[in-house]
Amino acid sequence: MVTIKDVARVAGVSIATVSRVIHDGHQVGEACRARVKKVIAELGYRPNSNARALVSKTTNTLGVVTPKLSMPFFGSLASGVEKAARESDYKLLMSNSLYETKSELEAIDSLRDHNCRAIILHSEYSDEKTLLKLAAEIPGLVLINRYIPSLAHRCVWLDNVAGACQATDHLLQKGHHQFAVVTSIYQNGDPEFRLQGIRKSLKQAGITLAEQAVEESTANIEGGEQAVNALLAKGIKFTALLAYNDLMAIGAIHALFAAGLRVPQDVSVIGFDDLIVSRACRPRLTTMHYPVEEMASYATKLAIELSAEKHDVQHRTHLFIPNLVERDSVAACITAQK
Amino acid sequence: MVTIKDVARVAGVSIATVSRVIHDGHQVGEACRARVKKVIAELGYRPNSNARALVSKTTNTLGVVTPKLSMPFFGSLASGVEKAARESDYKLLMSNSLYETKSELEAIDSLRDHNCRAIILHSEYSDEKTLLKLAAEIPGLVLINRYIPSLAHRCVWLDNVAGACQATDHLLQKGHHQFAVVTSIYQNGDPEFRLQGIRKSLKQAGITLAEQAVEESTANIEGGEQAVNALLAKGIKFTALLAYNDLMAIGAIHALFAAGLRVPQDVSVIGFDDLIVSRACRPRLTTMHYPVEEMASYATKLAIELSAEKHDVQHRTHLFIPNLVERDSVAACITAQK
DNA sequence: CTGAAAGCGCTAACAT
DNA sequence: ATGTTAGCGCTTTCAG
Repeated sequence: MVTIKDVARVAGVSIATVSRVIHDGHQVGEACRARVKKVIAELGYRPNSNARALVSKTTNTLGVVTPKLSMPFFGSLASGVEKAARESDYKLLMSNSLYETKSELEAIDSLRDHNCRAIILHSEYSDEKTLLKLAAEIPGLVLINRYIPSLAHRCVWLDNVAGACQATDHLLQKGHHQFAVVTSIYQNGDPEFRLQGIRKSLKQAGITLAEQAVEESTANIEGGEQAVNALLAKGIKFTALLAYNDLMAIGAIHALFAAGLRVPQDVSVIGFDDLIVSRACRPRLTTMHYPVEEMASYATKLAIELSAEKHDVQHRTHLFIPNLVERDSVAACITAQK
Repeated sequence: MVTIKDVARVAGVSIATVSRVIHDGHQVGEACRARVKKVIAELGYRPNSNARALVSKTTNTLGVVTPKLSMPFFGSLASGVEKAARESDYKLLMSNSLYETKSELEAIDSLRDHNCRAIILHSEYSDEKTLLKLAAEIPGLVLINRYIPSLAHRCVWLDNVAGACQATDHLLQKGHHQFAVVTSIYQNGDPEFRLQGIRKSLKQAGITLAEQAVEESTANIEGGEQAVNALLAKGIKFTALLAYNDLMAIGAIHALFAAGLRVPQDVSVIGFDDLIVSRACRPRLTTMHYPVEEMASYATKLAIELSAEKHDVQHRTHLFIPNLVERDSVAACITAQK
């Protein structure tokens, strides 16, 4: 391993000078700088980032904590972070939180051990109090996909209510008036917000969503199937189905077809997220596009800024709005009104 | 930030003693160890990993380089690595190589700057020579999804030929004899290997695959659609279609249905990878399961072992075999023979 | 413009 | 069993 000393020795200067030219210091003579640069190139010298971190008490490393990278949603999140990090020349330290408070906290702690400059956290399980404490200790902490009022300026989140409203309105516009919902149980509150949005839009249209017409299950394909089967078993009639996310929507479509119902002819289905799967199913899924990657990049830049503490605390939050992607799972309602 | 000195001071011992109890050193008195442990807990002391890395010249950090985390395949890979890393108490430094030699190399270099103990590399674009050089310099480097003979013991790879044979044999068993293939262009050679496997199995069955019946496109949904449309336009007749991967298979199914052909009644389709999308499409995709996550975990453990250099170089490689997952996109051939 | 020197927090001899 | 000490590679005053 070639160190700064080696460079200094070969170039015939002190390590301080080498350090200066590395940092693009303008207090070095032309000739000297050129020589040092040459030696650096020849020797293939690369500064040891641990040594750097030790003395400067900060790193060019960003931490990311998400529940599980194997899920496409989180993969996209990670990718968005990576993109922004790369642009700012930061490295990424990643941890899965595995959907547990304990590992979520552990992950954060280990990130701190490494002196990460900033942390992008997709927290599902930590409570507000814990998060508040963390935020107080880590200037560069940004929450993605969660809104905590007192941490507003450090939250990058999606307006789930608005998204659900849009989805519902779209169905309403298509003439539907018999709705059903397959929702999920998720710590961060997203399902409730989406349900709120649905109810809100429906109410404006003078429709009340029966409790019976809302079925809860796990947020995956199987959950979607299960929920629809339950709906069907209860004899609920509906021409429009709102799913918590794409995976559940796809499961729903499977179950619907299995029951002899066609999508979208007999029932229209709308998802949420716009993952790649939504283009894989048939009919291709109409869904709300969740700009995760974009949000993640944004969150990353924000985290970097915050960590520099240049800014006064801004009294603004960072709210994204999903948008409707029309594909083939929604059709106009032609069923005779009952 | 609480340092080892703080702990030492409060506990009334020297930093060496603290260091010893941290490292579970057995050369510390019972009472003393208890006291130090107590102080550590009270102060919430956590060793600075940069300082540690600096002096010990190694870290508990693993590097991972994959093309793009937003692709589910690589997300799964990352997840597999994370799982194994977590079990061995390692942290993960990640970089996307973005499908470029340059960024692939940059990613590796930056990982080395951080003194990563080992590196898991999914290399697509670097040539053998580069990889050989890298391997010589980094004891803990493991290649995943690529086989280089002289680096055999550090390659964790999949037998693509065997996988393609299995897929083809399955179709053969189902009575098919009119085959078509949608393949892709990919640097790492996988498409060619799979094509080899297909030809091999077909040959054993006395069938020759016409050049015309092999269509090449990009390895995604659109590519699959495109390829099938090209096949159809050329008037190729087939009852069985082998796709390079799940995404292409799904695109193929879309195109087939669009052309009025039913899957699996009119044509059977088989994919490769077994990503989540294969359970999202209708009919659900019969495909070859690629145990990425398992392979990634294995590769990680191997990398950790190799980095310790405890072992003599083992003259064995690490070859995984994909297995068939039967779902609904393949049916027995009932079309009258032409 | 350049060098000397003091540490950053920690580990690992080497003492005691 | 415990303490003292010398660095790891680098940044950063402070001198010159």
